[in-house]
Amino acid sequence: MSKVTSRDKLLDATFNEVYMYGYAGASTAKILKIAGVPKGSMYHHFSSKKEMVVAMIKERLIPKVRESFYIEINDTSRAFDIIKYLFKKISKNKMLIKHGCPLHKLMFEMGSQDEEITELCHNEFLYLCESFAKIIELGKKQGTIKDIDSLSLAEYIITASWGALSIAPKHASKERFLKNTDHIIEYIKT
Amino acid sequence: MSKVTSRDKLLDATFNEVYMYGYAGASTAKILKIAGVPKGSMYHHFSSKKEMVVAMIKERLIPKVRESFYIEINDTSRAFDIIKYLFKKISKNKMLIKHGCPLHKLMFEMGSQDEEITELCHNEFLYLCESFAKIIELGKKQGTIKDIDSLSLAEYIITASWGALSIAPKHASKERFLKNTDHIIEYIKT
DNA sequence: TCTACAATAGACCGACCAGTCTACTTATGA
DNA sequence: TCATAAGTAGACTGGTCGGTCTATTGTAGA
Repeated sequence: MSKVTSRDKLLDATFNEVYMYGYAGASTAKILKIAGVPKGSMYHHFSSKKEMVVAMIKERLIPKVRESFYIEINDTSRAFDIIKYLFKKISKNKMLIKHGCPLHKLMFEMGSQDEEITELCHNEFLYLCESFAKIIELGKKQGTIKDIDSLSLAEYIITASWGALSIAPKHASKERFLKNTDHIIEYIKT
Repeated sequence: MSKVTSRDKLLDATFNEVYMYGYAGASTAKILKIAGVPKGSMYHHFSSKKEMVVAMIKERLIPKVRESFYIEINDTSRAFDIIKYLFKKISKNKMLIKHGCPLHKLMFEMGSQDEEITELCHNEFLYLCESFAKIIELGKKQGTIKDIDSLSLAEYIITASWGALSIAPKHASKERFLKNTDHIIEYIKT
């Protein structure tokens, strides 16, 4: 029954604008127009554009990224299959294929500029690495994944995947992405 | 004896500004100030900000990227060592380590926005892949590199390297980059 | 019902944006 | 030497930027 508040509409619009046009390219006026919310409301809920983006990262971007890049595991899971399935799942997400990982894109843009946003993104990147390392750890026990340092391998898999997702939208495709990630799969298996 | 023209100064300043702040974040006023050139000169040489950036890509960005990612080969070259040397060379370039590959950064930002700039960047990416594929081809003949489709492997190596270079400047380091690329090296060798 | 605060609404602000315009200075070649 | 063009110089324009301000409306608790 929870109704969609102005705050929600603002965060959704902010996510889309920042994802498509970057932090610098996202205009508050356009976000306001798309959200259908007046300026007064925005500055009632957030003190500045940056604060709104920070809230957007925490409440939209990070949950979306976890939804795409993270899978719950249990004792009966087969680690190697989880990773293959993850790439398959990502390849089916047209936005990811066309425009890349929103976390990667924002961290890359803001790295040279804003410390707070950079830290927020980088921390999530580390969390992603750690959760990936757990899957690898499991795979090592199961004997399906090479015996290499899990965290190092996790970081490699994520950054390599990010790279594979940063092909220009016009030339990006599910097939091209999977062709790239096949190399990762091939590398990690025993 | 060739003296530094206003055009040269503008292209240099444009490269730095776009590299650091992105296309949207780069302001002509700041570029003008850094280059020490008045506005009239800029619009005498270029018809718009975009035209200036296009010229910058052709005359600065692409040459710089080739300087970093490309190595001339001859019959006596050892392909595997070339690739290892290339990563070593990249790792010593502090700007690349801290702020990533300028080609990758610009293509990633502009992909969702400007077709002309995206095409320009993507074509250079393809050229980079092809020249890398030649090294791999050589390595395959020499028996030091795995027998996999050269172009596919080249694209993988470049995108994976790009990913490894997109860590936030504050946390990026030579060592971290080399740790990531070691996985690539390990994968491609026979 | 009254009070207080949360939220909406949008006019308005100075700063900055890319781009235009006219005037001036320098170099070139006839 | 003089005409023409190349290049320099910066004031100025309309529009957009993020952010402020005041006024109004909705709502929850006493």
